[in-house]
Amino acid sequence: MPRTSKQYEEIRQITRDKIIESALVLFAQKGFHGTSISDIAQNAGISKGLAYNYFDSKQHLLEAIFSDMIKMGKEVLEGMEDISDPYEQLQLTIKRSFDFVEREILQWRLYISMVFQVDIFPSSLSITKDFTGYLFKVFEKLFKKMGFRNAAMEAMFFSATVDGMMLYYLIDSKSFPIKKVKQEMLKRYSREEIKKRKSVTQ
Amino acid sequence: MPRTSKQYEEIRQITRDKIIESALVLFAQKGFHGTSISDIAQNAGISKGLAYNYFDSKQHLLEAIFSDMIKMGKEVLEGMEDISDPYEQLQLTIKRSFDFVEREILQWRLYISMVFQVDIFPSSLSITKDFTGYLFKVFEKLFKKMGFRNAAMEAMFFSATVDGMMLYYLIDSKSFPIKKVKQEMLKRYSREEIKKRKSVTQ
Amino acid sequence: MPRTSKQYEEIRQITRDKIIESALVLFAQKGFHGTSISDIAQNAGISKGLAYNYFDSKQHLLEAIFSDMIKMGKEVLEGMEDISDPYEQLQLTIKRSFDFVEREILQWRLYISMVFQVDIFPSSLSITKDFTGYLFKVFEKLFKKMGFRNAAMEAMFFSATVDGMMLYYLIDSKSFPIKKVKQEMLKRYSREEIKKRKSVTQ
Amino acid sequence: MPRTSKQYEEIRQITRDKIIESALVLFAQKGFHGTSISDIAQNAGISKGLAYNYFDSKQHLLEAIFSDMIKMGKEVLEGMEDISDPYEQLQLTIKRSFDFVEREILQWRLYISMVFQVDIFPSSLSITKDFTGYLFKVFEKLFKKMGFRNAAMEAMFFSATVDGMMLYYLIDSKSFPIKKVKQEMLKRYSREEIKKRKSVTQ
DNA sequence: AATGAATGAGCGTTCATTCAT
DNA sequence: TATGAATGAACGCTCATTCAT
Repeated sequence: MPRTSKQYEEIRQITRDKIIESALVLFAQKGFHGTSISDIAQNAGISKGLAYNYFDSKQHLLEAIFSDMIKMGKEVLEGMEDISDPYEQLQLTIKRSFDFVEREILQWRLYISMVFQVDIFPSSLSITKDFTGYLFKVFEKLFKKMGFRNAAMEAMFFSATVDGMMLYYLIDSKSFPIKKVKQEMLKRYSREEIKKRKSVTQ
Repeated sequence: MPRTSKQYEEIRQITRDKIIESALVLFAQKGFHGTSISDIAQNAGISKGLAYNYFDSKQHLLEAIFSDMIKMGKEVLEGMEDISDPYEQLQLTIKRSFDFVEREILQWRLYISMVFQVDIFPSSLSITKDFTGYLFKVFEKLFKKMGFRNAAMEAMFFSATVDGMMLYYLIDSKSFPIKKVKQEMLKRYSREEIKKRKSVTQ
Repeated sequence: MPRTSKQYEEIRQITRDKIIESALVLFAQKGFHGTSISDIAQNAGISKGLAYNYFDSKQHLLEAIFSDMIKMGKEVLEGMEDISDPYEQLQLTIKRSFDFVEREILQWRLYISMVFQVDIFPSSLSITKDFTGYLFKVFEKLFKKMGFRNAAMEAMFFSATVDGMMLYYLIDSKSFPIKKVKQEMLKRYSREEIKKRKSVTQ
Repeated sequence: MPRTSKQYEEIRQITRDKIIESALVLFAQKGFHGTSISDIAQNAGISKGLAYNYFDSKQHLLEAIFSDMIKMGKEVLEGMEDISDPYEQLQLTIKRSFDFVEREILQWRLYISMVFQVDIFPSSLSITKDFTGYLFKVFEKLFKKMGFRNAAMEAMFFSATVDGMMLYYLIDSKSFPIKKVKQEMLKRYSREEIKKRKSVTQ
């Protein structure tokens, strides 16, 4: 007698997760081309063939991972616009961003490597442009609310600084003082500091 | 009449340069694994076999390119320490860095992709750590001279902002306003602005 | 209430037929190697595993189809030898053969392709030789009865012409005028025509 | 010092021929899907990879063979239309056709199997239709010249008989009496016999 | 210095078959 | 009886590398 479809679904979910997890780790560690389906299957404890029962191709597997990452990235900043106070919103953005990159360093590593390997996933670049473009808009609005005249430029400096720090963290997560940097970031972009800076530079 | 050894030397240099140039462009465009030796040879207008007359392996070719890039990066900031005025030194650093990334965008792209693809060039990461560590030291000394109490953190923010901007430029060189950003960067890190900021934040 | 064994038997027969029918259509359309067990199961509306409950292997399934075809082929010419008049017998043979190939074009297509793909069914060739050898004997006897001196050769020409026509029909069933050809065949191998021809050529 | 391009060309021609020959034999013996590139390479005494230096894919290799066959087929009947006497022309056609199939039995086997395996070479069927359609036209004209009222049907019977015989030869080349059949064919389609038959049937 | 034919290991992918349920 | 997850062998194909000339 066959299993119930619920049982089958559970099995599929578990195996799928194992594959995704293995692929994520290995892609991040050894690169997309440097990782074979055999590697992934072995790491996931399944046969090579089974991977194809779950993903049509290595490429599709990568894209599934990418989709998951984009979804996660969006969730991180979700609900942020409901906060009316821009200072508070900014603080939360910093906190969540740093926490996220610290928690999901592998995904980030993979993400960046994908953006810079046009050959393996051509649309990753344009998706990234769209996403950063969207973020700029959000930040711009935020800095406008704070009364910055050149809010767009301000938004760009803020983003660049955060992303620059993250880059350093990704390059050398062991020795980069991410917690201290996060604190400093929160301080520099606190209500008081921003106001002080604004008072002298505009 | 046989060629003189000097003529041979010249031919070798020209061919070597053609190979390096082709490899650089193709690696940056299609990735290391996505580029075959055939591609490179064809692009350079030579035979596959000849490439091995100049580089022991595809890996060695990559490493040669990497070395060249590091050397170029160092040259950019060379002679900077001779300038005694830290404000002036900082301005020059900004100018040269932005000019460099704008001029050599392919190299930068390739560089970043190499750092995040551990499989193709394991030591790229540690070399990068060394190089950024060295830069931090230089900048720290510089901000110390300016009288910053937490010069290390200041150096890190400066670097992160610059590198964040460069990241954006690499991701979307067409629409990123690199010249405006460079100007703004020069302004924000000008003697006057730094002093103003220091007066209110320390 | 458990099903009776007769009911089980019926279910088995129905499922078996569905599998055979699906396999036949797909093998004929996409070839033996081009058709997977998954395809067949899906087309038959059953699971992959169940197919193995009915046929030990893909090969056995093919052989079952082949056996069915041979059986059908024999049925077509069955009871023919009871007809004492060779002219009448020949006319009936022509009718039945043309009707059969027209009705079961898929089977014929598959049959021919199997004969010429030694790899997928080694014995198909020898079975075919046996069958055509048997037919030659029948036809030879028939033409002998008609008084042909070289009845064997006559039989061979008759068979070859029929099979040649069928070949054309299989190659292009849409535009081949099978009905007209059948009528012409019946005419050329009618009592009158045969006698006329015999009178001038022997 | 590299070889001259003439030397290279010779090497390529020899190797290409070895591959084609091996592929032809194996495809005909074991079918397209039943023959692996490894098989072909081994049979040709080369490495697997080298085959791809000569043919883009297994499919392309098949198509190259197919093209060669079509070309040969056309050559066989070339120059036939220059002969003004239709009886003579028909005799020559029979001779050349039988000689050709006897000489190139492997090609014929493969050809037929390709026509009936739509999955491996879709256009083989339509190419065949075109070719047989062309032949019909030639034969129709020929029989018209002989004064047949229904020349089209006559052409079809002639073709069908020849192709039927060839089918038998392909199925069982060892025991099929091809030489005798050829002689009988020449006799039945000789000037005298044709005239005799025509006198009684029209 | 230069060529390109040749090798062979390795990868992505397919699919007949098995088996726990 | 019936399901579909799981296996593993085999195949088509690529490509870094070698080498005779």
